[in-house]
Amino acid sequence: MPGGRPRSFDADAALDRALEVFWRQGYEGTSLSDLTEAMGINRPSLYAAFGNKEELFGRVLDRYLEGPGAFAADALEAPTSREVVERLVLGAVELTTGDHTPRGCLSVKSVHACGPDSAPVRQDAVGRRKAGEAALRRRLERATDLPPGADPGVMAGLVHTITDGIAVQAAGGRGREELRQVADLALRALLGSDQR
Amino acid sequence: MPGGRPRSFDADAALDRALEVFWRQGYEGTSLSDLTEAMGINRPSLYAAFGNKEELFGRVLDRYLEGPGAFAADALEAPTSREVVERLVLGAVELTTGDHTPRGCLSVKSVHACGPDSAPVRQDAVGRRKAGEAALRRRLERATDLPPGADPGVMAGLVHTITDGIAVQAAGGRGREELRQVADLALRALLGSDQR
DNA sequence: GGGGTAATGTACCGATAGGTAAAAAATTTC
DNA sequence: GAAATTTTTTACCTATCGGTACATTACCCC
Repeated sequence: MPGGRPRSFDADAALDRALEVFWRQGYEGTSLSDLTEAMGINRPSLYAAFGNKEELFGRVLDRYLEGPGAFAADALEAPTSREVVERLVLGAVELTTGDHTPRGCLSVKSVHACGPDSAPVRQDAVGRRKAGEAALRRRLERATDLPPGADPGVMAGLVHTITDGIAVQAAGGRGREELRQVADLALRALLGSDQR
Repeated sequence: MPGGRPRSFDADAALDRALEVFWRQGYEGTSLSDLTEAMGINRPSLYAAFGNKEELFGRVLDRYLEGPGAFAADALEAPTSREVVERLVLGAVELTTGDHTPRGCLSVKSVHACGPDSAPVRQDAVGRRKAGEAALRRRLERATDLPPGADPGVMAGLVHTITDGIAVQAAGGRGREELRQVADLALRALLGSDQR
């Protein structure tokens, strides 16, 4: 029934190219020409396949969270809350200082796309961040290995504050090894230095 | 000798208006029309007084660091390293969640202006951040009240990671009171809960 | 091998970006 | 008051922004 000319590109591969550009240059710093060039398609193809720039960014953010950023959701399944926090913090270092990916975190960058035209994109990013933090809070509420009297909500807030800070530091040029030392110190301070 | 028509606006007041706009919308998200409207001057006056957008931003960043951001340099003069860290972290909360100023930190936002045209501005911001962190590291190296075996460089990196994270959280909408609780928890973890 | 259909390539749209030329206006010095 | 000087005003520049109209091409079905 459908017929029609088949598309000449792989949509997922094109999304990956778009992800690379948005991750490196941010939403506001990326033009449609940057995108079409990187994706290897022309403008009408982009619009037909992905909607406009804003919708494309939403698709890209999905892909980011399901791909490079998936460690954050996965970490919540660790058996102990200690391990959850460790995986989040150390994972943030690896994510934001990759050799083959841009420095920093796409989600953190998106929060800082604060021009008038970027409001929907920023709101979207903020919403997803809040959902992620709520999930961490619920995970910590369920934990039995927290220090007595610890507030899971505040604890979740601090963990996300630290991972956000790691992203900023990476975007600001701090290298992976240095950032690992910082992360280790943060974990020792947060969780104590004992083995379990 | 000089003569000439006197300028009809106060340059410092105009810089403050420009600061407000850049702080709220970021470098990339702010247009010259946004600036001239907020500053109450027209375009050629802006260029004559401040150079181009990039130079204006440099002047604004100076003013930010000497004004709202001055607490960070001042904190280094506290008598104990414990107090230095406290003033940095708590000061970051106040700075980024002010009722009459935009949410977040202009310096952290500038690191995330990562489009091709923003490279000089980003580099400038990164340079100033590194200088600030080097100053903190030197202050901690000189301290006598650090735990034995603590690495001042890594410690300085962690403190800046936390203040950066606070800025991201504020930009992402977390309120002042919540962020104070997060900061308090961070300080207890970093410095212990004892009184001195 | 023709229809129907959907993607492609080209060429364009109005709006806005950052930046400036040139004349008019306001001041000082003489 | 006239010359010199500096700012303001108005009008404009080119380049690029995000987005689209339209004709062409390549496929499926019959």
